[in-house]
Amino acid sequence: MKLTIQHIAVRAGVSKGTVSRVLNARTTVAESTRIRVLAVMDELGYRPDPAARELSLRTKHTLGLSLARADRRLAPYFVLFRQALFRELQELGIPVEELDEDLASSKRLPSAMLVLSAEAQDPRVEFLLERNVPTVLVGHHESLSCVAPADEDGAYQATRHLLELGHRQIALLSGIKSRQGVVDRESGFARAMGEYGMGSDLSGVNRLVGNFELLGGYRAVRRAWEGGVRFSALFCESDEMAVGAVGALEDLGVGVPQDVSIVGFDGMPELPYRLTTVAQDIPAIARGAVELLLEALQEMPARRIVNPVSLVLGNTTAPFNTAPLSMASSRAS
Amino acid sequence: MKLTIQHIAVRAGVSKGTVSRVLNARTTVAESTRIRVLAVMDELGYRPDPAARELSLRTKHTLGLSLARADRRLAPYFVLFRQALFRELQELGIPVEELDEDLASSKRLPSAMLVLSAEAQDPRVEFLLERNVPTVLVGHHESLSCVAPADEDGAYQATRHLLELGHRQIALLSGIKSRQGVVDRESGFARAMGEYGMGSDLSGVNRLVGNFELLGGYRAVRRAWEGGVRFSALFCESDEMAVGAVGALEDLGVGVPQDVSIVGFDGMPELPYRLTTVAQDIPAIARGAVELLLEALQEMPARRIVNPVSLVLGNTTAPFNTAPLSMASSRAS
DNA sequence: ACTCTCCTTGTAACCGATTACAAAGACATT
DNA sequence: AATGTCTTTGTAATCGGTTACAAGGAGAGT
Repeated sequence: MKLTIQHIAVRAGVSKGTVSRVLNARTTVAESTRIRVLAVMDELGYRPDPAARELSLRTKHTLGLSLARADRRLAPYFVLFRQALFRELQELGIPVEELDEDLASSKRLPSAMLVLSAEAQDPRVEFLLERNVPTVLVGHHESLSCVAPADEDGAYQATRHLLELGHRQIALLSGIKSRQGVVDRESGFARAMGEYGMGSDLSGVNRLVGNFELLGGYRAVRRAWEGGVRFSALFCESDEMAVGAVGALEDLGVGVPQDVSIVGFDGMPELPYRLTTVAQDIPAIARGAVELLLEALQEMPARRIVNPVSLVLGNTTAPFNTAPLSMASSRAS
Repeated sequence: MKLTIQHIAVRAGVSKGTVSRVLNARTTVAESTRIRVLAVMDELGYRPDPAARELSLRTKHTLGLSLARADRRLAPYFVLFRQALFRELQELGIPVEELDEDLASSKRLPSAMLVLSAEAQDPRVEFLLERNVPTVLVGHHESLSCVAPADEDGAYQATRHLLELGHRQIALLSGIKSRQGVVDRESGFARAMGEYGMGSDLSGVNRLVGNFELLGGYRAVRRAWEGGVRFSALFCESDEMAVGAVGALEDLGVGVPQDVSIVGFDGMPELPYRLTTVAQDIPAIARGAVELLLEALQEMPARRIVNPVSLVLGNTTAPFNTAPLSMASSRAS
């Protein structure tokens, strides 16, 4: 038997109507009864039936999700995130609607929005702010609620790990993109380098540029190495690029991790080998996003959740190897 | 004002109950009134309210969607497909639930399933068949309803296009995978080759093997070319691999399309350049899948929909160039 | 003490479907 | 013609909420 508003009403000694009013907070309810009703709901673990509510309100209360167009290609991460998010929302009975990047084209806006991977000055965010739609970002923003992984800390840990292994020639494989998270990853990198006296301005660091994708990582590394750029360790701003980097070095006959150590960022599952990487807890980020959304719907003040990350040691990092054989000549495979 | 069962009832001169019975086909309704009611519904464009139905039936009628785990990485195509599917279902008011690959782990199975990219003997399909869940595949199956693009025909057209341009040394970049669609693409390729007297057993054809991804295409092509394999045209079994192939040739200093022509398969949007490819109409496939699902729910016999594809000419194919300069030496970039 | 507000709460209609139950008809049987 | 059976259809209750309306009760003002 399903738990209904009626049960709550009886248990709290009030009528259905009052319980509903507590639920919707649109009308005033005496503070004392409000508390009592809430206590009963909490005690019994009550969750309103979305179908009934929808029917009665004749307006669907959906959550909108908008990914940036570019994200189609940053696929693995976003696919995982969406999966985790959908699972979470389903459990709570909140229907989701996925919108085009062009939000203006959807006739009716959902009652709340979750925007993924917004870059600085994202037009979608401006649009939503103007229309006063409660919005939460996975990313960074001045005034809106955000969830983000601990980018700076993760990069710091990863870099420190490389430094502790004795590496000094550490290159950076970055992904351009003007996202705040990326900036943070670089500053974490720089902080660790600074602590080891490598100069935190990154002036002595080789910077390779990919595009966060497999092939981008591959080509950047291959091109650099063929161009004579050398390093004993590489910090990659995404796992995808790290996998590409490993492939490139493999094709060039450079051993990983004997000759070059590699760390990635993201913690993607199911890679063909165990990559040393900074793992994000994607389900936790999704949960955080939902939590913030529910808060935003109740007009609670915006806040930021920073999700901890953890360094996962795999087989792609090893202590610095003085004068490795294969570093002398870079023979193409 | 929303169109309800009541309007239909009045207009058809019957009661609400009867209209509902027509809708649910669980009870008998006189054939004549059935037809009349259906006509009115059709005329007014009536769609039952999912919320009301759900509330009344106190059982959610969801559609389950299951992608294969591997598909996370075949991202662009599947992301597009899911997007199209969700859009279609939303319009019809059918809620979707995305399931793990491990279907057995979900407590309650949805009332119908759509399975993507099933390979031969997919355990998920066996599982669903055993439990008698109406199921539709995007792919191929003996006894279940399926939607699939015209793989054979598309590959035939693409290959024929290359042959008509004068190419004779045509290589095949395939993606392993034991899916029927892939087999069909190869047989379309073989048929065209046969028609031009190239032997439809593909014995004289260089076969490169990727994994449907960007990097897989890149490495396969690069490795083959560096190993001395030559061709003036390349038929790729996916756009992703085609893009990788173009990148590899570019890095090798081989001109596309001056030296080598390339065609892809899928019709992905938003590539950095106009790839000649076999375009699938992904939204149409999604629509087809939904159509079949609705049929399956009404226990109509299974059937197969083959979705037409079209050859889209881009900038990556050109007439065969006798004795091209850059084919003499393959200088690495 | 008596109104007059204002705040809180109960009552009951309603959202758009489904379905048990019963009534009405059609048709066959005796 | 009366009775019985079967099919088709209308009626009304129900699903789990929301909310307009009205009633009850507590203070405030005179």
